[in-house]
Amino acid sequence: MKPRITLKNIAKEFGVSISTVSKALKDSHEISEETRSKIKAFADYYNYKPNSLALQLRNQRTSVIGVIIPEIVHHFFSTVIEGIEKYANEKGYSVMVCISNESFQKEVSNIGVLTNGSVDGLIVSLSRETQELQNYHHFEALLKDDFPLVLFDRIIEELECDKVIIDDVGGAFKATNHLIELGAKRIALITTKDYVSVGSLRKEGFKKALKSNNIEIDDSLIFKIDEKLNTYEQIKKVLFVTNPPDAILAVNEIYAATALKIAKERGLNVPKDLAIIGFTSGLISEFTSPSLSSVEQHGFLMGKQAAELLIDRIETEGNLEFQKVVISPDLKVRNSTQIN
Amino acid sequence: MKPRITLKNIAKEFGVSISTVSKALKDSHEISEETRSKIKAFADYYNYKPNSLALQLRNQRTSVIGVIIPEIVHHFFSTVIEGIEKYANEKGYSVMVCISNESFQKEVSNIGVLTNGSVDGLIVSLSRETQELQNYHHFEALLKDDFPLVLFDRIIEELECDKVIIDDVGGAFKATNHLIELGAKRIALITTKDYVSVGSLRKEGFKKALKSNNIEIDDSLIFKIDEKLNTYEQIKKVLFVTNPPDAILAVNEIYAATALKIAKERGLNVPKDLAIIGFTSGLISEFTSPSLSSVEQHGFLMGKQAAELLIDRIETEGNLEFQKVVISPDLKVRNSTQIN
DNA sequence: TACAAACACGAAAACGTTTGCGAAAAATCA
DNA sequence: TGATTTTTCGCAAACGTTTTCGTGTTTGTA
Repeated sequence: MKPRITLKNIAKEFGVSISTVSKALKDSHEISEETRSKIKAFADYYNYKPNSLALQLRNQRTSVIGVIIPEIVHHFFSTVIEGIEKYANEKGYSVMVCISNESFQKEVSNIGVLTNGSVDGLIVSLSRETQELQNYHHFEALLKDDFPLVLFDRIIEELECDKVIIDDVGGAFKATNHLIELGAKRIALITTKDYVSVGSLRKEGFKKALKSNNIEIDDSLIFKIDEKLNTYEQIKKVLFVTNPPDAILAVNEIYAATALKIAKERGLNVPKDLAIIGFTSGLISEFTSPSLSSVEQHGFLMGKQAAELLIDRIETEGNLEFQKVVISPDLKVRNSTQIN
Repeated sequence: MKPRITLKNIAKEFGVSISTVSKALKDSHEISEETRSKIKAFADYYNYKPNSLALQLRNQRTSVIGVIIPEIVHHFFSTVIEGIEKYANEKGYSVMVCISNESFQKEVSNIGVLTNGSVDGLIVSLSRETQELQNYHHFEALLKDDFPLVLFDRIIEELECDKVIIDDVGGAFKATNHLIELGAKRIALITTKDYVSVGSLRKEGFKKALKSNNIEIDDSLIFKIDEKLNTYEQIKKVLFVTNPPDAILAVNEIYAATALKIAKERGLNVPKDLAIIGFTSGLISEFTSPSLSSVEQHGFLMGKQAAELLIDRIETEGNLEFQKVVISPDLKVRNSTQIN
């Protein structure tokens, strides 16, 4: 790569000092009109652009925000990134993305890389392993130095920082109520292991809805999928039983779509024999048949909010109170819960 | 945010010079064992990490690679990023992601931001608008300065730089042949406007397969979807005609899934009345019923290859020849083209 | 003519790091 | 003891930029 042109180069060219060039390019009145135009023409011709590293070092700010997510090939997370990127860009920031790949180690090392001065702040959603281990030292160290940090979706409740989450309890509550209104009596829940925060919150909303409708909670209808094992086989057990459920709430799109697939293989009519509703994060729900009803998660908004919180914190000196933004999910009713 | 600890701080603490501290932390033999351990203990305690901006400025390299993609909420592109990120990380690089949002202007400004010294090289897939306008000045300017650049998927054939693409012609050829082997006589192609390079390449493969099977090409069976209009309505015209096709090749997953949906609405039996095959980029194909056969695109591999080419170029001094890596797609036969 | 004001520019510090080289102090040798 | 080597450390430059302050020259005014 050819070396980029610098102020020094230009200065030498005209036999003036570096400061003169710098001022000329900024249209300072200190520099004569003549010198100014000469220098600007030259700089323009050689396409001079100030080296951003030098600027960042001098200004002690990078205008970059770091994002660490568990996966990127994931409709929800990529939508969040889109929201972050859009808002950040409008505010003059760039986005640096790292992927923890659900690994604690990778998350720690990502944080290490990003907080060496290359970003002004961090937006993070926890890796599954971190949630499992409940080891949050790397975040605590950050907060000790008042490093700007926003957690989203998979958060740490106890940590004192900005957070943005979905009202998972409310979403599951709405969805479950919807199933009950349809006449469901035996509703199965397909969820994750308890350490996944969103999973346990949605379970909470599910139970809450049952209680408020005076339906007894049957623990044998709650299935916790182990992501390390085969999803399909585990979900099969939900339906291939003697007394199968008449409705299913699944905590994500894949579980819902898989349940639908298995139901059809079993010859069940959805939604007549079995109503299904999931939490959407992708496009699958629209294209299955019947299309799947779901709780919409507003990932874009979530990203935007996270970026907004972070940039506010970066740009505000003095101490801001920590905020927790809660986004209300909406029910998108499609054919898997619609009888007509 | 609390100011981070620097060499200067440590130096002052012990009344030594900055260079002594720097050398001590690097275990230089120039510094006495005693001073070394004192300084290292102190630095360790205060969690000293060298400011990466300063290092980047001094070393004239950032170990960051920039990526510009048209969208991120897109299974294929996010998969490519995953591939890039993984390989880059192994090589000690971080990834900065910008989204052009299919806009020429945004692409240009993204390049402007990233090439101010914040990245060592760039991996780009063109925005739709750029392809439409065929304005490549921003890339030409980069190459004039030998700036490391890798184009992938949506590339500029004439540009002298590294490229990695899928064998789109071959993929469409395979898929079309597959349909013909199934007995299809009237195969419709649902593709994009011609300026989208992958669309026209896949069209080429489609035609090639027809020719090699002595099937006449019927232009009325080639449908070019305008992304700015309603996709569903446009695809409807493929099937709601007097003499409908008996097979469809769609150049992406959404088109294929939409065609399947419409076919079922029309009461057609897929695959008996109508066979459908698409190009996969997501999970939809697996969950439709019948599941959709498709051409698999190997996005992860593509990303890895792109990162490999770029990093080779960054790290090799002297001139390397430009490479064009072509990835062969595979046919994944599912139920939409399987009669049994 | 003398003095002030306006103008045009340069020097230097600062951001945080690395590193070659010089130099003082300590240790070794004759 | 005097000379030489080794140990231990500091100086300064370099990366590229911005900005404050200083300085020399020119112009204007009394």
